Amino acid sequence: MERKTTKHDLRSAATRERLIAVARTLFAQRGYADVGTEEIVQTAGVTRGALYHQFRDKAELFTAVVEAVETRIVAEVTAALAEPTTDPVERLISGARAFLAACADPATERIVLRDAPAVLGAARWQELSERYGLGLVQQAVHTLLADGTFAPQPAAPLARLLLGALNEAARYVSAAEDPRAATEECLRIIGGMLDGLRTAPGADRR
Amino acid sequence: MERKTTKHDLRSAATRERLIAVARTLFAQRGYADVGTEEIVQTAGVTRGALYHQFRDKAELFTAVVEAVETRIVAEVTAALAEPTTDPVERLISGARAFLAACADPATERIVLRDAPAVLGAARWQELSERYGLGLVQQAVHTLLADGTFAPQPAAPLARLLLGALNEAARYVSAAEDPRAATEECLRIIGGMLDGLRTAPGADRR
DNA sequence: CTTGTTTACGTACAGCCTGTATGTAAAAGT
DNA sequence: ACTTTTACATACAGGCTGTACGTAAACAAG
Repeated sequence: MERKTTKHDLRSAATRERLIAVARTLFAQRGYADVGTEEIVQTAGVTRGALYHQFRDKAELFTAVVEAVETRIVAEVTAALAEPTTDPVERLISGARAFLAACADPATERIVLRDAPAVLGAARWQELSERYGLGLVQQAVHTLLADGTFAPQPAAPLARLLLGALNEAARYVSAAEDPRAATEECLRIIGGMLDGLRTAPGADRR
Repeated sequence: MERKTTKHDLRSAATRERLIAVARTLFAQRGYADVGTEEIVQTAGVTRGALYHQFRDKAELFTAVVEAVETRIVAEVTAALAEPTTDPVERLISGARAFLAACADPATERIVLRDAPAVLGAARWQELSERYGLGLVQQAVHTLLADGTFAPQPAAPLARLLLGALNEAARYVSAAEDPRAATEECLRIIGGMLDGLRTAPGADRR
């Protein structure tokens, strides 16, 4: 049975969003461990009671923050993937470019790439990764394997290794003095890596 | 002027090593955040006073643990690199195989790949990485660029992206139900990626 | 060998931070 | 109008880290 949105729900959602937004900026600046719940709720204009009513514990608030950031990233990447390109590999690369652009925000790097694995634990992190970034890569890899662009090989590890390279590229770019140039460097390298995975026309395969 | 090793030094080094060893197993089992200093010192048979005499804080003990694990990994990889191979790329791959074997120990994965980035922070982690794993990859990449096996391209990001893929491979292998098969899958993929980075004889380059 | 000093470690304490239990006012149901 | 539920505030307890201080053994000096 459908429940109509009541004033409680609106108020609740509002504070929830504010907590997530505040936590996002604070966690991005100083990391999960160095930001206490008291500072979060004070900045958000509520008390710890509100936080522990909305979220089971600090880690669950962090999880919500990670999901928000990941959602934003996936949105930007899918937007970049929307514009049609000729080469399917070129498509993947423009997706990678959008990913690196989204990670230019150091918040992304710190929250998603540094703290998330440690805070969420391997299982939850793996699960989240599959629902967002890894999911996109898996999809792309799957199409490239299906249309014969890539030589037949297991899709799961391929997607993970590509994502690993992409994540490291994000770290590299976010710390680079010239992010634009660093982005292009990384994309060229990734392009080369992808070339090696294509169905070899004349190249030697072991 | 040289100072001779005294009984103090021996005793000090002994407790230091025991603390590192105990912390290594405990951090590997339950992670940095979930292991208190009290449990560490009790298992090691000392008190917290000894810990805080040997290390400035808990993070510095953790740093020592990470260095120990990294040292071990580098030793195994360099051992694998010692046996001569024909193809220089083949050499890199056998190094990667040794790396994945060393990371089969879940302790490695949890300490070095999950907790270390969050606990040490980006700067110290980057620095440690360069002194150990990343250093090896950089060296390998440098030789492959120098002897013309790889097409000319910036070495620093290339090494980092390769290490990123290798680290992700380590996670994949350490979580796989059949680590041996997973290792070979990953090595095949990495081999393909490396092929794409070679000086293209007939392959198309953008 | 005795004495002063340093080293390595044990003990006790204080602060912080998380999570929980309880209270309260407004909104929702009846 | 009355009860119940929701959303949040307040107060409290436990744990954990880091530090200040105490102590006994080892080294150095005479």
